[in-house]
Amino acid sequence: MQAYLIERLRSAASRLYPDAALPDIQIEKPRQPEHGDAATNLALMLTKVVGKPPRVVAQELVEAMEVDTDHITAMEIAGPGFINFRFSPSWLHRRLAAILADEAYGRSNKLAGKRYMVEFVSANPTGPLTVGHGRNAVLGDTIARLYEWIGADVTREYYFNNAGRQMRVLGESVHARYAQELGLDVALPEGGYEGEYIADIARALRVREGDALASDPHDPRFKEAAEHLIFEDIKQTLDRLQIRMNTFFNEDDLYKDGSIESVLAKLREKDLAYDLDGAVWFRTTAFGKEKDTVLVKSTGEPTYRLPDIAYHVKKLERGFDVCVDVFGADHIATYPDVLSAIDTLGFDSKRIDVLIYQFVTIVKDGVPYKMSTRKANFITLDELMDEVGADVTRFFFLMRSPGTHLEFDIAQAKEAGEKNPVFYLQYAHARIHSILRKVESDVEASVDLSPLTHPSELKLLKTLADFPEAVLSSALSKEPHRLINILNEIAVDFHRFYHDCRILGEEASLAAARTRLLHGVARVMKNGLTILGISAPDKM
RNA sequence: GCGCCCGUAGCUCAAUGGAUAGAGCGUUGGCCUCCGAAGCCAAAGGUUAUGGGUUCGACCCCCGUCGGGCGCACCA
Repeated sequence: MQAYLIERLRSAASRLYPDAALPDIQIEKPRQPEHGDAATNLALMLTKVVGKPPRVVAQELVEAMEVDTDHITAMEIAGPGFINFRFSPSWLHRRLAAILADEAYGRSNKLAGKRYMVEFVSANPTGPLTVGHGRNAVLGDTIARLYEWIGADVTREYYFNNAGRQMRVLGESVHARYAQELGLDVALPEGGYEGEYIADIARALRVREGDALASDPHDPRFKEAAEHLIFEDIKQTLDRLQIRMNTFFNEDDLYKDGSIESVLAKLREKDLAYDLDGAVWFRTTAFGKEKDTVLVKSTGEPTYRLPDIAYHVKKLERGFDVCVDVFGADHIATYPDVLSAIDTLGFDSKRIDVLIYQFVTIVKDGVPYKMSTRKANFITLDELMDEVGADVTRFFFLMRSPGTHLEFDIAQAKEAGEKNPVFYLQYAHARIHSILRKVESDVEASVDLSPLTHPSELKLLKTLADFPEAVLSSALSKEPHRLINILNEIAVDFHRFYHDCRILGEEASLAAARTRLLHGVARVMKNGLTILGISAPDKM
């Protein structure tokens, strides 16, 4: 419909004002129902170009536009010069037929042929995933799903580092617990990991390797066992959240294959890296920063920045058209350096797309719950899912714009009823199936849909028609909450329809058309929830 | 001190530069003899932190101020 209106408007405007440069024509959905089903501000935008008052321009456009009643039944000029359009019921009926004919309604091919990588989670294997990782994981996966729905070939990648200082401390922490299990008086190392899971790992190691390892805190088996078991745990948690990674990328491979050295050499060639005080520095002042930063410490160990650059080069070399990074707000200051480096190394940093999300505050018993990692007092994602389930967990991480701070109220999330918006969506889907079980639901696909004329039916049809556009804009803006917004609107419209319109007891042709409408609503709700990674139950 | 993000109803949050700023929770009052009341309807609640600017039009863009978050290590 948008494309149709834009084409008709452009045609009318170019005939009326052949000399004027036409602006981009925008079609919007008015907030007030009395303003019609679609509106354009074209007349307002043209007023300066053609030198006439906006309402006059609007009048001329309306008179010059050639629309057919199969699409548009009315055009009105309103307010300062908006043109409002009303969709014809027959167009809405054809839309419903299209929904019913397409199981994957909402899919598009906008990004067909494009290879996307979404890199997310990327937590080092030092402990179980916490609710802090949850927003990252769920956002990343949902954005990947959205890109798939608009046609992209998507790879989900988990990037990790199992070689750094933190991993060393992890191994030592396991050693300490292992020795303590044997009754030895060994203290946890400075800054060691206090969580109970460390002792679990130590016990598992004892079972497998026996009791002879206590003498050497740096026996590689401590670290290896920890890494292995923690990764198993992380994968299981992700699995519960309906998240399947395609690839795991080990930072260490960048050293092994020479990427690190090669990037460093190229930066030196461009005079963006230099030696000072035994360290190698990155000339970030060349990109407008106040200070240069260290790439390689005087110990010879690179900081995280160098592998980050090498990793992104690698991703682009691997042939991805666009690489999405999902980062928490703490990374906000560091990625611009990486992008600058990417550009100077001859790649287009526009192919790196960074999504920054704000942190999560957990509210428990009405008060913010303070968490510190490494100490024992964090809430793991698994514990959260034990409390509220995977669907609710995903939904709560998605329901707010990534850019705003998210308050996750466990009490509200646990409430199975009216306080919980995810149940509202699932309930709509379940209720439809409940009705379909009660009525003659096996209606021929060719049934006449024209009996659908009630205002509640038409409103519902209009919202369903918006769904593909909502998927598209949600994907391109990387804002899954927009999809939730439209699913919520569909649910509202459906409940209203349910209240106003019945099927049992209605005349046969009307009942059949309404049954088809229910099938269409169920399909759209299900597709929407599927994109969000949330189940669409037939019964609750 | 510098950089990035955020300030919208009592609370949690929506709103491509458009028309009368919307939902949920909470509060108040209605609706099940009837396809699922996990639902529906209604009321109350706002100077969009604040002061300027840009324009036909600003919650949205620009500048200042105040308040909150996160960064500003030869930590990752």
